[in-house]
Amino acid sequence: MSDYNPKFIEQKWQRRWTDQRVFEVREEPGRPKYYCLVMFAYPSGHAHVGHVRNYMIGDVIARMKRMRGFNVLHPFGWDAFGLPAENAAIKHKSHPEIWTRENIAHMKGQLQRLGISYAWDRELATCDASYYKWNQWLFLKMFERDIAYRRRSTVNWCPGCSTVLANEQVVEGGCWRCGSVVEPRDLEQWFLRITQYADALLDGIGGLDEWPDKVLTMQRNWIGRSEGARVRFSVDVGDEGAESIDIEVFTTRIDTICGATFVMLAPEHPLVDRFADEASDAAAFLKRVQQFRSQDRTDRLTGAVEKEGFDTGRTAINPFTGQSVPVWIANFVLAEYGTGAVMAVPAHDQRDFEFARKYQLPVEVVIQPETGVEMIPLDGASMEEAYAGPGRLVNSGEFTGRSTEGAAAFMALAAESKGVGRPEVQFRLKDWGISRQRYWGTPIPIIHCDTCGQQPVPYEDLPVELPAVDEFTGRGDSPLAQIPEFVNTSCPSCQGPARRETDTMDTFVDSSWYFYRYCDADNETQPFDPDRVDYWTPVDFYIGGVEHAILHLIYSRFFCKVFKDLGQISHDEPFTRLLTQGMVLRDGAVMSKSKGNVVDPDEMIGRYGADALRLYETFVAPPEKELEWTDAGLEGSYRFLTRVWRLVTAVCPVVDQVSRPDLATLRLDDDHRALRRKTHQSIRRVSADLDPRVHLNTAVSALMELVNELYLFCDQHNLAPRSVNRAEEFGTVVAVQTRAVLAEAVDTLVLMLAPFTPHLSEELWEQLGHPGGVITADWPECDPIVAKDDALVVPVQVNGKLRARLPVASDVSDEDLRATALAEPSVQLHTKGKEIVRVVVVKRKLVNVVTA
RNA sequence: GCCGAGGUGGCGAAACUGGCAGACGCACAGGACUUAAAAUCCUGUGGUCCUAUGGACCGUGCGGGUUCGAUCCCCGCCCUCGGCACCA
Repeated sequence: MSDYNPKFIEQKWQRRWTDQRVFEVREEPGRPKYYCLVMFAYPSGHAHVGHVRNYMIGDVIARMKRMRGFNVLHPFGWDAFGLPAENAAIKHKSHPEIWTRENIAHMKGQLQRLGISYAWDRELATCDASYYKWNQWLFLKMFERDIAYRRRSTVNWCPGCSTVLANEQVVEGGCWRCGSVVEPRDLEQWFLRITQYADALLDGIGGLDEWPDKVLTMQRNWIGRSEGARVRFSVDVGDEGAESIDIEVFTTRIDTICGATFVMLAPEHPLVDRFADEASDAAAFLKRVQQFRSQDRTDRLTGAVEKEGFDTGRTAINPFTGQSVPVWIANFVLAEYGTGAVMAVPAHDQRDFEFARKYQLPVEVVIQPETGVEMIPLDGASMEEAYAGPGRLVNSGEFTGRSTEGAAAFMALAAESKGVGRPEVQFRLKDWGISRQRYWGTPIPIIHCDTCGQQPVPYEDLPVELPAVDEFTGRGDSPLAQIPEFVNTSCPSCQGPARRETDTMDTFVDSSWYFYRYCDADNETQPFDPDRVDYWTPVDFYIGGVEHAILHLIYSRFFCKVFKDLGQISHDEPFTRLLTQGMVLRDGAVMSKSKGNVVDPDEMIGRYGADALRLYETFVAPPEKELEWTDAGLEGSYRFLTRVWRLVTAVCPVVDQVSRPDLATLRLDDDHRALRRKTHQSIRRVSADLDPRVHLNTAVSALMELVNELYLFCDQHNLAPRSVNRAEEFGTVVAVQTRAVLAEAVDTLVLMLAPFTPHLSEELWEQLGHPGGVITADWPECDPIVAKDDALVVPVQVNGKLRARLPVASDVSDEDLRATALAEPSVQLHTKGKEIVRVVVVKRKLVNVVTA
């Protein structure tokens, strides 16, 4: 018996799997498919044990499904574009591609040493022109359908680096690299019209019943659907006959409109400049507006600045009351939400209330609560906070007396028939700005021509490849804009001189459809063959970090709907089931290079082997929970594997190498039957824990119990491994029954361990004399008759407190159970002198004796 | 503030449909083996108490409730984590 040597067996089997290409798959119509997907990786350099937890969970599921007869697609690839590569290039005076390819090579090696069963033949990297070509193709399709469009918008500009920063790169208002204060700057930007799908994305959430609630809630909030009304307030223009001006407001509480005592505009509202021009002291007016506009953007968005405003001196007509109300400018009104203007109802909105009190504006109560402890009517002069709850309308003209229930919808329609407004739905979701003034991304395939305007690059000219660049300085505009050979081109329409678009796409574009590309990764004529994608998709199981709950998972759902509209796919949602795995912590903190608490998988593989690492990360906590890393825990998992190794290798000479005795024909003793029962109960438990529950940790527990049971069994039968030296001595004379049940148990153990510890299982499976790898073996079947307990232990309670445990036959009748329980001495002791009013008997499960 | 998830031994956790709380592992303690140690194997391990090979009581964040019976369901509160947050 040799020692467990993970290094040797892991290399042996990894080589064999690769040579035999066992994880490569093709469509097999008629065979059930299973698409198991883990979020692809950003090639940042080195994967740590936190990153790879995700991959291990996916691998357990993929391997288990494979053994259960599914045609399993389990691919991997690289989210290879993005800023860190460009920054590394600037720092090392190198090229982003060099850094990226090196990192991919290193990380791929790390994953391969973990023995993950990827179909590497489908590997893709988004920085491959063969991939991003299809980003461009899709962009053009979207451009044709007006889903992709260009408009001016405000971006973060770093004056120190003379470049645009992504929102994530602005740290507390400053540039993450040089610390300069970031300025807003207006630029022409490309957008994808995701808002066109806002309702579809929201409605689709209802069908995602195998996604975590947490993620669905986050998506709902992110989309932020809000039903209300758009209402027009006409501004007093003074002179009769002067052109009228309207302020449109969006409100969800049009039922309170009769209490609207003023109107507020965002400082960026288009009317503000005009009002300033027309003001008596235009300069002072404008100065105050500028003050608001220059307030820190994020502070304004998060409400960190104090609510302030000033009177424009203008008035507008409340279309429901006909009253003239002042128009104010307020710093907390957001230009980018709704219409950039709101009606203020101080009595029924807390923000408006505070604002009104601060500037002594009138507070007009139009809703009176109908329930509540104190039924004192609200009074605008004395109330101390706004009342936003339900009630009955007062001082609301023809609407007075209505309940707030349904009033908003009714009054929105009333506004429409009056011609002063209409019902409207607003979304928090914004169109997706995809322009990046960066090099290391997909070039946007558009040509700007002075005579023809924006022209799409013809499909046959795709891909627009990234041009070679000698040195990355990080200075100046978009790197592509500095390359005349790239920029200068001819117009595809008029052949005149024209300029290429120099923005590249947000990398979230790359990751929004990579899972379709896996299905047909080397297609050169289209993004993918719809038939091949139709076979594999939707993704059955998707595993990744919860940090992608919003962006990536909404963008992918959006792309899915676009692809469907393009006729490329047939399903509505890309991911049937989603699991968000917990992070791996060390010393209570998320692993990160900067904290210096990362654990390198290679180091752990070197010490304990990949199988121990895989087992540890799947056993120690449920997949969706955080995992606190401990070296001792990993060592425990390693110990378990050595225990399995000793057990199986010691039992090998005992169990028949060539054929297994037929259990059906053998008469078994009680202890043989007990081991079989444990074996089959373990099959039932592990199978259910893995699928559909994905409770990997309890599945491992069940396997540990089976091993413990096997050790006890071997001890009772004077067998290895406990009585090591006696193994050889008695090995050949072991009773056939013992050999048979042992063989079954050990085979089962090795099979069910295979998803977790594939190398160890392969090696032991081979040593047990089985031809063909464990990968191609079938998952064991539970025989319910064998698994059935033939004796039960039924707990007996008196008044809900456990007083006895009764060993009874498994087919015991309720009457017998009741009688046996009542006869039990401890039950009699606790019921002595009391009247028994009831005896609850739960069939085969429990007896509860209730006394008066 | 709103929404979501959670709170169980010294620690990670388990308990699937309201039915024996703490499976499995870590740590710790005792024992076997050994010249010794490591490794391995075995045993024990929620708390308090007692007349102690047995037994009593308490125990799943806190307080109530429903129920024969509650970690699980209901009401109120506390705490932790995550998300959203001046969205009109």
